[in-house]
Amino acid sequence: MTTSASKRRSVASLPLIDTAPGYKRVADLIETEILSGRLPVGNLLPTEGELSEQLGVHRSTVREGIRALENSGLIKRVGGKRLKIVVPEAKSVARVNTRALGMRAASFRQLWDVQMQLEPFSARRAAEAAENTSDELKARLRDNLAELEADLDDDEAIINDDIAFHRLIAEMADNEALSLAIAPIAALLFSATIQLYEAVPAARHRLLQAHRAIGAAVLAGDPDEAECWMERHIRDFRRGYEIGGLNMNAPIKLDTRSLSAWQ
Amino acid sequence: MTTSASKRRSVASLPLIDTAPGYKRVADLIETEILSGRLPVGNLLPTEGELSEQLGVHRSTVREGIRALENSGLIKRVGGKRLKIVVPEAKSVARVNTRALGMRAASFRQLWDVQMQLEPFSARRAAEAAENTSDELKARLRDNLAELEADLDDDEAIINDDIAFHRLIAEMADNEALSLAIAPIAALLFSATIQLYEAVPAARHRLLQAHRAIGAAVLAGDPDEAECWMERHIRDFRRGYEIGGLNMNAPIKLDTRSLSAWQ
DNA sequence: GTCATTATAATGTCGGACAACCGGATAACA
DNA sequence: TGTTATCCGGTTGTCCGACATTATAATGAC
Repeated sequence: MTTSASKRRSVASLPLIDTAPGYKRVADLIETEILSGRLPVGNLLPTEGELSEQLGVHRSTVREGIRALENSGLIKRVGGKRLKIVVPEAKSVARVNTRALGMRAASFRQLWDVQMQLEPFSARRAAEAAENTSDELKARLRDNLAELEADLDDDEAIINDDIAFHRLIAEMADNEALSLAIAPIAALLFSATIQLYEAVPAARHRLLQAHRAIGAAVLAGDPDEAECWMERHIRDFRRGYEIGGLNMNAPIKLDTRSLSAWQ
Repeated sequence: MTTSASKRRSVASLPLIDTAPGYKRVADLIETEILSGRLPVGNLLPTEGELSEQLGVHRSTVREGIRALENSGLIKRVGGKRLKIVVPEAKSVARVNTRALGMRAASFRQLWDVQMQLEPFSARRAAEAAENTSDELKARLRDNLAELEADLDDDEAIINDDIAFHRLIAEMADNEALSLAIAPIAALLFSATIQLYEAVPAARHRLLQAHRAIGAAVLAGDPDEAECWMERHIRDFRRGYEIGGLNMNAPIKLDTRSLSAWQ
């Protein structure tokens, strides 16, 4: 009764009462608390019971609010139970982006256009940052190249390696914004090219060769070489698509597998 | 009882029973149905009651699953009640991206780097596509320029106009992937520059001038001019930031207002 | 045919209940 | 003493059922 009264009271100043449903306000509130730092990253989110009590709403409502936040990446399950406040990873956001792009039925040309703007730059920056790149990251790059070679007969594996490779380069470029922009495009583009490797088997070896060259240039800290090879690589990718007789302007259909790339 | 039995049965082949909570499986299932087209875009989502009955779970569980999907942009409220299946708008995704980027504390330099790769290209494509641009979009661009002029004394309004301008250009470029990549970066960058206009008042007029030039070039269908002006504009933006004495490498703090840009 | 009114259906919220499960404390054992 | 087994409280996941609110559809009045 009290809540209902305070909810609908209309004052002289008419302060734009929030008509949003409770679960949404719960979500917004939690989000605000996190962004403002009052709920610091690394901490556990209060339990549903606590939130329910503090906010004066039923636990179900709290739960719905939490669910609404959950796939925004701000919150992560730790140990199967309690929720922890975390900084969103590019991965957790990439899924949403990929889905959005996929459903908007972007064409190969559109995606490729953007990729062409970002990937060579990404490679350049990665090479520039090579000195400060962690050994662990470098090792992952080498591993990726080795895996690609091993997977050269498995079309699906090739694509996963391909996506991972470009994501790694972006990661080495040490630019979150870049990673975020690149990830969904790469996922969509490459997952749409399973047919490519059937149509143009030689593409596999060109892919390996290009990745090796890019990887070498990046690890050697040679920005010009890295950028140049990446640009060639992206152009080559498009040429393969054309040679394969695939329509550049047809919308790329979203493969569910490209979503599962980031679980 | 039946559900519990089928849930926990362990067969000889041990087929990796899904241990995910019910609401998550509900969310995934609905998502899959939508992406596969079995729940076509434009339709209404089945009611909670129907879903609850069909899936054999309680309505609360269904609701939690829906909430988890809601802010992925696949689902939208129509008329305050029923949920409609829609193609995600860039706007609905941009919010998630902005938040993620903001919390990752990307620096001005990082964001600017990416912006520099995308905005000039965006302007070029917008100019190239000018012939086919809808009159409504062109009108919005003109309106935006007029508003900017009118708002020249209101810092906060300037920023909103600025963000809207760049979003409009991206929209005219007719490339969803581009819009998606640009939106969060622009939102973060510009919202972080309220101080800029106080420190460098002249920046306001340079902004207006640049936007006018870009807008004119785009509307006139002159790609080179549009790209050139945009590049100058972005460079100028950075110079202003430096002149204002702001630290390019400091992380940009996420202003809650930059989220409210797309409610 | 348009508008007002009523019914119907759907959502939003609530109270309460209970099973499953993780983590820590405690007890038993080597 | 160190390790393992057991127990227990706290938390989440799910369910039941209920009801107020409100949008949509149906009905009737004009």
